[in-house]
Amino acid sequence: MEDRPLTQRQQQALARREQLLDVALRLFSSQGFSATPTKQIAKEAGVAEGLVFHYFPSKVDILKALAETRNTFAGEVRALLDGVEERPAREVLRELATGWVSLVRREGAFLSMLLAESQTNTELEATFREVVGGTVDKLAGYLAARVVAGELRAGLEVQSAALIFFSPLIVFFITRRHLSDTVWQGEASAYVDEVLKLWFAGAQASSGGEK
Amino acid sequence: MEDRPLTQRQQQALARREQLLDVALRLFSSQGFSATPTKQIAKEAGVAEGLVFHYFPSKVDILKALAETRNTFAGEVRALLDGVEERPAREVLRELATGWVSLVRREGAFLSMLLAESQTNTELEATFREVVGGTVDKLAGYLAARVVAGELRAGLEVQSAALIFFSPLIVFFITRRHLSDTVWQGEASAYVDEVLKLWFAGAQASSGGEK
DNA sequence: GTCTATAGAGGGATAGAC
DNA sequence: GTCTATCCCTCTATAGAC
Repeated sequence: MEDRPLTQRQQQALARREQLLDVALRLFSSQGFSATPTKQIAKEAGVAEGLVFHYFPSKVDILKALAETRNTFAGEVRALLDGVEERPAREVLRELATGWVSLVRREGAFLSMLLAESQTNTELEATFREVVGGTVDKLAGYLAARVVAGELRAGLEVQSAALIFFSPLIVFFITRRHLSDTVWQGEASAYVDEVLKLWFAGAQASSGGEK
Repeated sequence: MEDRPLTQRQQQALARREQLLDVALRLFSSQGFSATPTKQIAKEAGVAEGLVFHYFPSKVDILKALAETRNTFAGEVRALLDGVEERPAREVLRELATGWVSLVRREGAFLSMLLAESQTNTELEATFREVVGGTVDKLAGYLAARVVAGELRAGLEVQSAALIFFSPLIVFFITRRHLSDTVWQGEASAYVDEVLKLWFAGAQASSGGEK
């Protein structure tokens, strides 16, 4: 991985790739994955269809790239959880929950599309699963650190605990996506409080909640 | 709403309506909603296509009717929770979880289709929300009874607790739907154990988990 | 001169129209 | 059932950056 300055052509290629991702993100989000032909992506980007396949092996790979890089779902969670092992879970999980709630508010269309398409497309189902799984793994790692720190109770199954923490947020997103911004904010805030309260009741140390 | 006996024609109409719902349920589940033309529904029911639209204003309304009446998701949960207020939550919630897990295994195709379709169809989104909401309400009612009985801790927010109990099951269904029956059984069983354990740690009485 | 970003024609499969 | 249109993708050719 050398880091020498990029040539003009390499910069152009990188920019083109990003541009295609931009266009695809917009089109996929608004009209769905399978309803968006690669030809349209090319046309709106002002290039030939063949070029799309120069940058991406197949159409699903465009979506995979989006899910991995643009989809801030995984990315932002990772960012939020990097280097916070020392901070208390009470704080971090609240930030995570509110951050995630506002994130899906912004990028809901993409997530919704991925959710819908993953019901009928096997490959996308795997992608969706990986996005969720990766996020949960990351959270589980953080929880393990907090167990060691003594904030969360020893013996906590961090993998399950992480999934149980995230699931209500996902379901909230699915069932409240239609709400107006104002109502969404209010409901989300109250809901996040409840989730945190109940989750910590079961997970925190010195609660005696075991068995 | 009078209750006078139905005329023969009214009975016939009711039976026809039910028959169309039967056929539609089977076809929607096996090949998807949008992939099923109304013509096929009519054909397999042995009637003309126009008759379908005599009983249902639009194709979507067929699905709405199915989600409200045939959908065993809401129905079976209701059946499981009726008249069990006296039984301990430890037992009932386990039955509920395992029952639900095997239910979505059987009827996953229909639920999955409804989930996917509700992402793009506003009307179905509302339907889906009502199904989930109604189920959660029912569970919340049972939890409230167990709080009164002293099994669950006083002050438990039953509505949130119900949603937090169900969400991991829904997410499990979404992310594990692809598994083979054998693997599904194993994973589901272990997962249900974990969900119950963590949920009860936060919800049961005498755990001191409050604050 | 070599490499590569790009254009564009066309093939094989398939979904939808008729 | 047939036919058409479309879709994903492959392949070749070229112009211009290196």
